[in-house]
Amino acid sequence: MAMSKISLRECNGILSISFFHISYSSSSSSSYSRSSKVKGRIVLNFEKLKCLDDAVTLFHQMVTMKPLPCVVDFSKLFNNMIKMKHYSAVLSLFRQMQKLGIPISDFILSSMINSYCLMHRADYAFSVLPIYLKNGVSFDAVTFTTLIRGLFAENKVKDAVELFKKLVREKICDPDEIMYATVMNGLSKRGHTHKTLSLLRLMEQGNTEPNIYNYSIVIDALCKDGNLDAAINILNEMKQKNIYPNIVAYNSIIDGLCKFGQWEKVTTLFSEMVNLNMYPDVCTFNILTDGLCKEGKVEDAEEVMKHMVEKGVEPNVITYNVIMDGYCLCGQLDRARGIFDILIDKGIEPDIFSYNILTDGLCKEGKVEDAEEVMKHMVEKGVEPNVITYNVIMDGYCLCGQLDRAQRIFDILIDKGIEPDIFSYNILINGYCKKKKLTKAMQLFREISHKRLKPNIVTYNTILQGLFEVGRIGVAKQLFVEMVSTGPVPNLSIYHTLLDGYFKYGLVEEAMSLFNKLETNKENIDIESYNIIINGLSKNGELDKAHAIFQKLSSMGLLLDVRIYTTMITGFCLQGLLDEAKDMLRKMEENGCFPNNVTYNVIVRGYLRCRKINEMVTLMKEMTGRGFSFDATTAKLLVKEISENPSILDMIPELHTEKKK
DNA sequence: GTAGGGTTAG
Repeated sequence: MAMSKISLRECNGILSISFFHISYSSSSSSSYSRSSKVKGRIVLNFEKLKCLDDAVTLFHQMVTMKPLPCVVDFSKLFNNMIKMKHYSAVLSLFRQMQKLGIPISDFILSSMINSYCLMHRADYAFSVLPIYLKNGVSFDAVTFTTLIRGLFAENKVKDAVELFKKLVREKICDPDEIMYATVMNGLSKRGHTHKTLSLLRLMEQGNTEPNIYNYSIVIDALCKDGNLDAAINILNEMKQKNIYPNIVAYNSIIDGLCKFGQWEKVTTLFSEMVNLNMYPDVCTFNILTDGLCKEGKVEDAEEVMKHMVEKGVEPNVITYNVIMDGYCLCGQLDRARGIFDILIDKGIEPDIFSYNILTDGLCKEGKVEDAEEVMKHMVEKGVEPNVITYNVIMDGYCLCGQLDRAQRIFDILIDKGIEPDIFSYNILINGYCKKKKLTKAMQLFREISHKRLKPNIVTYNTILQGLFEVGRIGVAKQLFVEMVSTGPVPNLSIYHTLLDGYFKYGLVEEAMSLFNKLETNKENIDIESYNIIINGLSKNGELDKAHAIFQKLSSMGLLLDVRIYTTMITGFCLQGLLDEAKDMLRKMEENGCFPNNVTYNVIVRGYLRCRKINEMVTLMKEMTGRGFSFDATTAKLLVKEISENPSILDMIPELHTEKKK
């Protein structure tokens, strides 16, 4: 190898690597290639390292070389190992380097911090800081940005922000755009959009001009909140400052517009992008595809996929997953499987999402055993099921009432050493509640706090519903008190559960006293709350009160929906007030609210119970004319009434013809 | 024109 061909400019790094390569490759039988020819000279290509063994072997070769490779080569090696996720190996090699007295650099040290952080050990990452001091390496923005990111990754938001503030306050290091972006991203991803925006404004006032990243983070946060106008305003603000938004900013906004159903604006943004010579990428198309799938337009989504291929943008695993999920959502399991097969045909590796989507689709259709087959298959393919996989299957078994199997899945999850999350508990607790096994449900509920988890609103709501279902009202009340003092802030669904529960057991006064408390703050209450109240009062013989409340709703500016009309109609039917019920049916339609299947079935049952068969037949014709039909409850009641009074049959000619057919 | 920290999709 002609060493002299390497110019002096390329000293140090390349020189030593080339030198190293020559001595190494001649003595190595390794099958992988670590070198490539660039402009006639051989340079080492660290990216060709395939596995941990390769990296470790290389390291040991490097440390025995004379002269030693320069610190840049060690740095490259370590960062390639980090890319391969061998964090602890990096740390161990670093320690060997220290023992051997090989010089280190700021680059090497920040990679050590990064390794600890990526292992979710930010606490250990801080122990690297004294090594800087000992070696006379000064701290820089990278040092702390890496630490801040590590803290966020462990959800230690306060610590991260505190560190950032300390750096600024004590002038330990000047934050740059990247450090700001890291803090902003950490905050925005945890819902602190306002603080994220404040940091952007702080940058604008201070010495650090925000760049495209800082703006993009804010835009994305606003979009995730559905604040699309604000996001578009920021986009325009950027343009005015001659900071040109890139595809990422546009993708964020398009995603927001799709998720919040503003499809016309999607088109506008799309053409705006193309006019700026910014062409939609795979991410843009995936956003569109997902938006369409979530609206149930899976075939349109497939068209988008065709379109992107025509435009030279290759669909990736996310594209296929989105479409699979789309088909699962509308119950077209066969098509979802078809997409999975195409994915395999195309040579794209399915990932954990692909398998979880299929598993979930199967479970939702009650095919839990097939879902278990998928789980076996993924293990064979080297994709380890995660907590979501297990949760989906547990939920599947709960949904079809096979609680023992659900419990078995939970036990396997624990055996595998996978940490159950709050969803796992909620699913299983819900399963036990539905089977009215409240003792076991409560036992699981208590277990949550021992697992470094916290019961959330859903947990409380599930347990409360379960307790009311079996009539353990005292325990339910206790649990609510406990929730108010130590749990999440009760929301409307919790109050709905309480109100519904009280009415169910005739505790009208308690329900009304809670309702009156809620009503003092109108934000606490919605149409569904009134629905529960009207239903509860009607069922407890207080139809007049129910009707009075119903009548004041419109004047309160609430838009009455089909459910609340149906509840009121049910109340009338319960008291045999069929004329009032029928009047209400007409009135709702006049008000632009059309009765549905439930509404008609309720009135039909009302007539049937009062043996007003002629009226019932008239209504039946109306409902069938509108494409509605009897539901199971009505059919059952009809059969019962006929068996008691066969002459009914003669009054319903339609049933005769049905019978003859 | 050597190496470390930041933004979008399931």
